[in-house]
Amino acid sequence: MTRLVKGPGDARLPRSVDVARLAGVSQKTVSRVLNNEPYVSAEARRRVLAAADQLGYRLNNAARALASGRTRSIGVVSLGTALFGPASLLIGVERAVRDAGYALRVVNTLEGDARGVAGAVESLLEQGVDGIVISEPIDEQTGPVRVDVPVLVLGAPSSFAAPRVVTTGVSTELLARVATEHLLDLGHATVHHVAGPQRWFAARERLEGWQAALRARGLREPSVLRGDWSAASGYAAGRELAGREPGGREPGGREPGGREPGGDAVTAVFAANDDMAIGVIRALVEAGRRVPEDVSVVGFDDIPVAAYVTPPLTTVRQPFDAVAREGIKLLVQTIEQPDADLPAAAGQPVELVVRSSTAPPPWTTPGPARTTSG
Amino acid sequence: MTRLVKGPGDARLPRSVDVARLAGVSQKTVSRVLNNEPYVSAEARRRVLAAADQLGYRLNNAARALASGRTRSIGVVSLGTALFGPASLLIGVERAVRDAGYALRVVNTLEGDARGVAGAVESLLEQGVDGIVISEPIDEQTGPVRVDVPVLVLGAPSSFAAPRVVTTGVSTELLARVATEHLLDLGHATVHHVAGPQRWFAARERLEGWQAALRARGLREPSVLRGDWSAASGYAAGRELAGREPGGREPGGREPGGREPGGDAVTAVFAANDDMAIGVIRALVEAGRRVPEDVSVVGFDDIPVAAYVTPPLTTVRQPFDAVAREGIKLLVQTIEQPDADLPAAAGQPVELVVRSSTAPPPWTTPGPARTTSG
DNA sequence: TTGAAAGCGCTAACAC
DNA sequence: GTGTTAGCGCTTTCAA
Repeated sequence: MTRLVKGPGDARLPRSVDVARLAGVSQKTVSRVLNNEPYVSAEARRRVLAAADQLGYRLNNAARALASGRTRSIGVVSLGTALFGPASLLIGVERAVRDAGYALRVVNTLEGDARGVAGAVESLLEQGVDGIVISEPIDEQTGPVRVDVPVLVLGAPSSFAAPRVVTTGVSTELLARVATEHLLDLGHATVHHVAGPQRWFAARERLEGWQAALRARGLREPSVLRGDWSAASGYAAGRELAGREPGGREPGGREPGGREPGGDAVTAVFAANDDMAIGVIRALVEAGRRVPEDVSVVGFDDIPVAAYVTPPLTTVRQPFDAVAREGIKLLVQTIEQPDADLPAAAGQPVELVVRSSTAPPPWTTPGPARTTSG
Repeated sequence: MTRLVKGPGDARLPRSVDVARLAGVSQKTVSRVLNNEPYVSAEARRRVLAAADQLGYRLNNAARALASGRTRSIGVVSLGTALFGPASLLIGVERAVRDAGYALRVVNTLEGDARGVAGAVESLLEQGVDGIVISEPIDEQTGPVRVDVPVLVLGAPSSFAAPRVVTTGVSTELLARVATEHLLDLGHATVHHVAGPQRWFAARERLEGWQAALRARGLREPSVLRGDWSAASGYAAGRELAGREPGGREPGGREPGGREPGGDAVTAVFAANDDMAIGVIRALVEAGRRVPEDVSVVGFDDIPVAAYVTPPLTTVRQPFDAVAREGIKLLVQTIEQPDADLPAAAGQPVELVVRSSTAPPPWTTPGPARTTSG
């Protein structure tokens, strides 16, 4: 266990002058050493470091920020949710920020929060940050916010209007298209979509990717089912999908086994995240549909349990860490070289993880279930 | 979408003197208004607020911190993991900190991080915080850290040695005992445990709770299986448990159906988190064991998909939000009233969520699966 | 290579 | 109720 020991009672914490005195140099030299500035003799540097160590000196960041006008911290506006995606992104951001030599301030905006993102940004600005990260932006109407620092928006359209704004993120639209195409390639006549809340860009992009994949093959779009990322909402959607099935509780359903391509049978579902996919599967199974023999289901995110649920989930993995790292790199560059052109974001790799929740539709000869498990 | 607009070009940001000038009062009066101090006339207050608004004035936090010696921020040392527990706790902490009028600084310690918690605490202290939260402490050996601010340790033994340290958290030991007792009450002869990494207090406490429940009934402890919180490690443990089974691949296994209380049959498993429980179930099912008919499994955490996996998982829910709120309340109290005695932590409610992954053991007459789903 | 002096924008202590 | 005066502990500028 980390041992925490109390400081020297009420005695004031040492300041840089104290270090200077002990080292026999000026206060300015201490400052130079601590900031790794040039023009300090090796001897002076050594003495300063020794003195600082002996005194247990810690630089006062407030004073430094006041004098320099830079806080060396970056603020992140995050959604207050333990959802795998946002949580993973936040971890990536923290690490990237720290590696860049900055500290991290966090403000969550809970959904439905009155002041929302605008309020969060205001509060970060007041706390003092050199740059702001907006993670997983969502729609909301608020007044304009005056921002005087660079802003990084992770996973937003580049249309995000603001001064000195950079964006990164994978094209989740591409990812969604890959997921949908995987199902079409297996021979499914069409693919149903269980969407996330449309206030989220992430949800809209996935919807668009699904639409694009269908259109590219000249297929009509089945009506979209709306979820809220939760397994419960996926379950509700799954019940509705099961109702549309032959063999389901819908009156006038055809006989099981009599399905054909082009019919109304639901044989393939793309859910906008894994939690909803798991809910969908649960509902289908309860309705007597087998996954993947009767219905294939693809999720999104590759949550830690995805490979171990029944059946192991075919899903799409996002490179959260790479996205965060790339984004912070751009942001820091924009902070430290305000005059340079806004750097362009590089593309991030995409990964479809095929497990056992997808298979050819029931009217084709079933092959063995493919597994690329993790 | 939140609209971000650029500030007034290169013009210096307004300071409180500018507000004072515009409002026709002294700078100190501006300070009083902004800090909600008494002894300001309603008229002066109104004028100051109007002027501040007109100028788009934002308080400079660095200057305030330097002058007052207080930063109004709290730092949290968190594990860099998207695991449901730590992530949920962090969200609770952020919200509680903000509600208390403080800002949040976050530093993650990734497992295996050389500088670990000690380094994280150092860096927070340097950034400037009025208090520190250590979330989900883990063991590690590092030198002592000098800390001059109150510390809150969430989910640690109160033996955590430090000056002005407060702790809260549910007794997860109690929760683990409840989970184990649930299985014993169903008639299982004993309960096996898939433990988390023993560097984590959370994992050790759950282990101890399990042990306590068994001892209280005079039962011997089956050997513990060690996991790392991941579903993959749960899966490995599940395979091993399946191997211990009659009907498993262990040579000399008795006939299925010939099991009796007191035999070596594995009929009940308590996993230290839900991810591992899901992995265990997957392994058992693959080995031909039915859950819950042959083997009951209890998880821990109640992750969002727990109610929707197959079978819906019986698990234990921790009140993360209440724990965080309670802890921050104590911490803030300790910060703001340094002389008062350390306040005591109140207990938090405990909840066993019974779903369908648990049932009486196979040698009893099976009743219908109970469900208290969520 | 080093140091002295002058703030950074606010709060604290005290007068009025 | 309100204003005045000193700093808080650094970085910046400029001189040595």
